[in-house]
This record gives sequence, structure tokens and C-alpha cells, in this order.
Amino acid sequence: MARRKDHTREELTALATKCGQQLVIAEGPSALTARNVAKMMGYTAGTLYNIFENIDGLAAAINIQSMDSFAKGIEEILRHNAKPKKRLRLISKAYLTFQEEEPYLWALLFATPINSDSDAYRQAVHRIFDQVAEALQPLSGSAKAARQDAKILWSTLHGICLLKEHGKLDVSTTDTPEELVKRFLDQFLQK
Amino acid sequence: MARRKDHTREELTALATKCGQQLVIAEGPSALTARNVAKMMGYTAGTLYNIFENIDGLAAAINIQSMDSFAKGIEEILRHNAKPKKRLRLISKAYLTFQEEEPYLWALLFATPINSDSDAYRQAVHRIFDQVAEALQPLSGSAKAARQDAKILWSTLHGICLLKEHGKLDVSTTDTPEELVKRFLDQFLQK
DNA sequence: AATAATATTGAACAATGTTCAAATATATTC
DNA sequence: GAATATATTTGAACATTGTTCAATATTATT
Repeated sequence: MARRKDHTREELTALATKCGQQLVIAEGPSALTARNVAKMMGYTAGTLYNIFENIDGLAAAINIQSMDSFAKGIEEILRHNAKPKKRLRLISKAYLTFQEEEPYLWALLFATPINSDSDAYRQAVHRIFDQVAEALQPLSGSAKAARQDAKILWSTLHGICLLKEHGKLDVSTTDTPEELVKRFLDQFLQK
Repeated sequence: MARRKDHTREELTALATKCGQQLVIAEGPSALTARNVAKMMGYTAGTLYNIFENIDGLAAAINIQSMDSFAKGIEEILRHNAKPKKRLRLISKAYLTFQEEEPYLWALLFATPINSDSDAYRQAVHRIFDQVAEALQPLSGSAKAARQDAKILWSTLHGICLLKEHGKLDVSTTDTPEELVKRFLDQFLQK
């Protein structure tokens, strides 16, 4: 039953990641089961365990892709905008937009027990953090302060999105995530 | 096999909540299984489904208890401190302390798919939010602004704790949660 | 004492992650 | 080109979840 030439190991990884991502986008993180993904790939569950150590490994691969895609967006922002405050407002908006447009991919980012020993994962995280810190540098002063502010900014963005997702925001009325982020940034950026 | 007088319905609820809490504290949210809790109670899994609609209902009960306990702490702070900034620094510190001392209970708060139709849950959340908003009122101006700032503050505290938990904080070096919160508050409270 | 009401059990079901011997397809060797 | 070695895929199995529900055991009522 082996079909060794159907897909190389790399192709299998890519295929599994693509299928997994589609499943998550369509049905949410809970649809990311070994059997679901395998069926969509045209393989069986066992094959997945040839590629990933476990199902969290597949989730990590999807997350890395999400982060890389997001990092590219930030790069664009940094390329086309020179003013620090403008940059940070756009980056923040990009975060909200990502959660708005792909809520399930966003949820997967924080539903997955991260594999701290995965270098690829760490790199993807750092790529984003470094960009945000770079954007903050002119406002924060030292590099260390910029890194701290990046963590604060990221924490706040994430927390606000969480509140939204959990329906604790009374979004219907006035406190939209956008408004909260604006209020936060107005304070945070006046350095 | 029925032991109708062993425990009333209320006692059963309390017992299940207590056992569940102990399990979570000792072994983490993943130990909160129906069979685990039931065994600790001296019952079987089926009994739990007489009390709670599902296992998330039990998690919700534990979370409500966590929030109530936390709310009491905030009340103490508000009772003994009049100055707005001092209040907020202590409340923030209390949040960090809770996550430090009961990391698993804290994790359960955000690992549980919240039952939005649970009044008790909503109340517990609001009790905390209202207190924080009250503490912010003198600094934020309007009641609406205070509620927004409460959400921002809460989001940031939560996000920082998440970063810490996920090991993305390089805590070992310099960026402790305490330091990040201090930096955030120094900005946030200067109104 | 007989009957009704109720609480509890325990077995069952489906779905999950995960493992691994067996089966099968390709590569290599002679 | 046949035989052997290597690698890949399967599919069945296992343990563990949540969850349901008829059967059973206990208490309440008549």
C-alpha cells in the first residue's frame, strides 16, 4: 500500500499542514483530529505520525504558517510607513483584522500547548516580536524598553481579542475592540 | 445503590466542585475528568451528569469559585485603600499573585469554553469588572471610560500572564511580569 | 407491607490520540 | 531480470475521553 513516490516527506508535511489549516478555518480547532486530516489528505491517521511527533506538532506547523503570514504583513507595514506611531497603529489594526478574518486560526494559536523545544516555533514568535520591538524603538528609548513595550502591546492586543471572543465585551454597544485599542494606543504611544 | 441521604443536591454540587478544584490544583486542568472527579467523590461518573449538564459545567463551577475568591480579595483592597493609583497597583499585583500561586486554577479560567448562558458565570465576571471599573473611575473620568479602561487593564494583565506561562517572556533575565506590569501601569495611570 | 419515587450505578457508545506488526510498494544488488 | 533490502502506508488495536440510559438499589409514601 505504500506509495512512496506520491509525496516526498516535505510534500506530505505541506499537504498535512494545508489540509489541517483548511479544517481549522472551516470548522474550528476541534476539527483538527488525526483522522479528519488524514482523510482529507487521502491517507490514514498512522501516516501523520510519521511526519509529526503528535497532533500538537501539526497544530504547531499550522501556527507557524499563521505567524509567518502575519509577519509578512508587518513587514509590508514597516516598508511603507516611516512614522513610528503610524506603524504601530497599523500593526495593531493588523492584529485585530487577523482575528476578525480568521478567528479559528487565531484561536488555534492560543489553544495549542506550545512545544518550547521547537526551534521553528520560537523563530516564528521572535520574528514577530522583533518587528514590533523595532517599530517601538524610536518611542521606547532603549532596546530593552522597546522589547518590554512590545510584550505589553502584544499582551493587550491579545487580551482584548480574548475578551471579544468570550463575549465579555458587550461589543454590540460601544466597546468595540477597535475603540479599546485606540484608547490604549492613545495613551501608550504618547511617550 | 442509591444513597439519597448521603448528600443533598447542594452538597453534591459543593463536593464535586471541591474535588474538581483539588484535582486541578494538584494535576492541572487536564486531570479534570468525569471519572477522576467521581472517584474522588466516592461516586461514579454518571452521578456528575445529574448535577452538571456536562463536564464544562463543573469547570464553570470551579471557575466561579476562583473568581469569587478573587473578588473578595479586591474588596479588601478597596476597603483598606482610598488612593486610586494605590488601589490599582494592588489589584494588579493581586492578579499576578493569583496566577503565581494557583497557576492551574488560573489556567482553567481560560481553558474553559464559557457557557454564556450561565447567569452565575456572568455575575462572577461582572463582579470583578465592576470593582475594577469602580477603582478606575476617579482616573478615567466617565463611567464609560472607566469600564473601557477596566477592560484594557484586564486584557493586559491577562496577556502578560499568558506570555509568562508560554515561556515567551525570557523571565529568567529581566522582563518579569511584575516589571512589565509596573511599566504598563506607570503609563496607564498617569491620567 | 406494598407501592411509588428517586438516586446511583455500571455497562455501553462514539470519538479521541497513539502504537505497531503486517502488508505493500519502491530501490538496490547480484 | 530476479532476489533481496529498504521504506512507506495501512488498519487494527488500545487506552482514555465525554456522555447516555436502562436497570437496580435505596428511601418516601400510602
